Amino acid sequence: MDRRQKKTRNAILKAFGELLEKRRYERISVQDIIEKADVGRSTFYAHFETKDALLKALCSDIFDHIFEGEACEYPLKNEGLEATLAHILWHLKEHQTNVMGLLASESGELLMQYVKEYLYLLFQRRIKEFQTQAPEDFLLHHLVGAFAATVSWWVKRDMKDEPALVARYFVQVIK
Amino acid sequence: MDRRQKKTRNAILKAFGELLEKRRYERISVQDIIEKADVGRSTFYAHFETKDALLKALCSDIFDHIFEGEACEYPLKNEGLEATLAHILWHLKEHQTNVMGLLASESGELLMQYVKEYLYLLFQRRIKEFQTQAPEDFLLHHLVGAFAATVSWWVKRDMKDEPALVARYFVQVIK
DNA sequence: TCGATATAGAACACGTTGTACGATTTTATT
DNA sequence: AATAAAATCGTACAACGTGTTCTATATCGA
Repeated sequence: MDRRQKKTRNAILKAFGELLEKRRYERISVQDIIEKADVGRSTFYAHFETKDALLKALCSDIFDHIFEGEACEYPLKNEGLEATLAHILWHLKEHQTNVMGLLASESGELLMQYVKEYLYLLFQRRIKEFQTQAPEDFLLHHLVGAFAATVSWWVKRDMKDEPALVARYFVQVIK
Repeated sequence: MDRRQKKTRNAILKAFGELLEKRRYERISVQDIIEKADVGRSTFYAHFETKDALLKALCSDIFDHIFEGEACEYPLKNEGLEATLAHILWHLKEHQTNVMGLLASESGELLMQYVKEYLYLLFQRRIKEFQTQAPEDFLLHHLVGAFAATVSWWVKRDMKDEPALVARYFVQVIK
């Protein structure tokens, strides 16, 4: 890929991320983005069809990386749930600069929707570990909603609790 | 209150509700609303300062009524959690025409945020009933997130399950 | 009936989105 | 170094959305 393309793309994503930490998504204009990224208007639209597409790209950039280990690699497949969740929290904390500001901001709920999509995949692969009389379908939604709430709670506390401890809280409550 | 005011206010809320079932909030313009409500532009702004204020008013109109019984009245105060939650689900189903379309639509997540605000109040008053080693604060967020997920799941299934059964599923999983 | 008030409707200023296009700069290749 | 291809710039533009202001008209409550 052309050097210029990478540079432009990164400049846009970086500017957008920084703006998202301060304002919520709906209140950020393309004008704001291109000014901060120092990029021409037509250049922006050459890279991203719409503002929504840009948001999607940003989320993929961040969360694909964070969740790929848990969702794909074999070595972790046999790990316990608590350890897996702790891992995810640890990854989130590792990218604190990118993630915490975003999830704690007014745009947080919007980004959390993307996080949930990954959580569905994650819990779906482990759903068999739970025994309950409720339908599997119900359980899956329950777990995703509850863990998303856990992440929100943790982020609101500036991620100051240890990932392992937070994961333990979660497992304790659902058992 | 003036007859005209009531009529206009109701026409706007009704039109807005119907539009929300078909499009998501961001894609509904004031123009769309006043055309459907058959109301002048300046009249709209005489009633609602902004589109966001209209959304808030709609949510209050619907959810205040649904949650008031659980949140305020004394007789229910001593009821069990499962029964209380079943009551809420039953109320939601009673207003199916208003609620289900909205929560199932693309705007669902937005409205669910308002629902969560009520859920925080509700669970806060009952938080003592739970025993766990996790912090109370954590537990509260967990319960709200999980029950919101329960409602979403139920709405997606067209509320076809009995409220009492859904409430039991929830209580079973969190115990 | 009559004064007060709600509404209709149009015009307006302003910001945002997404497109179009020619001029300019940078890149990869020879 | 020369060249063709491609990315970028920047401006202009049309279409749309928001919220305000104003006047004339219709409706209300007393």
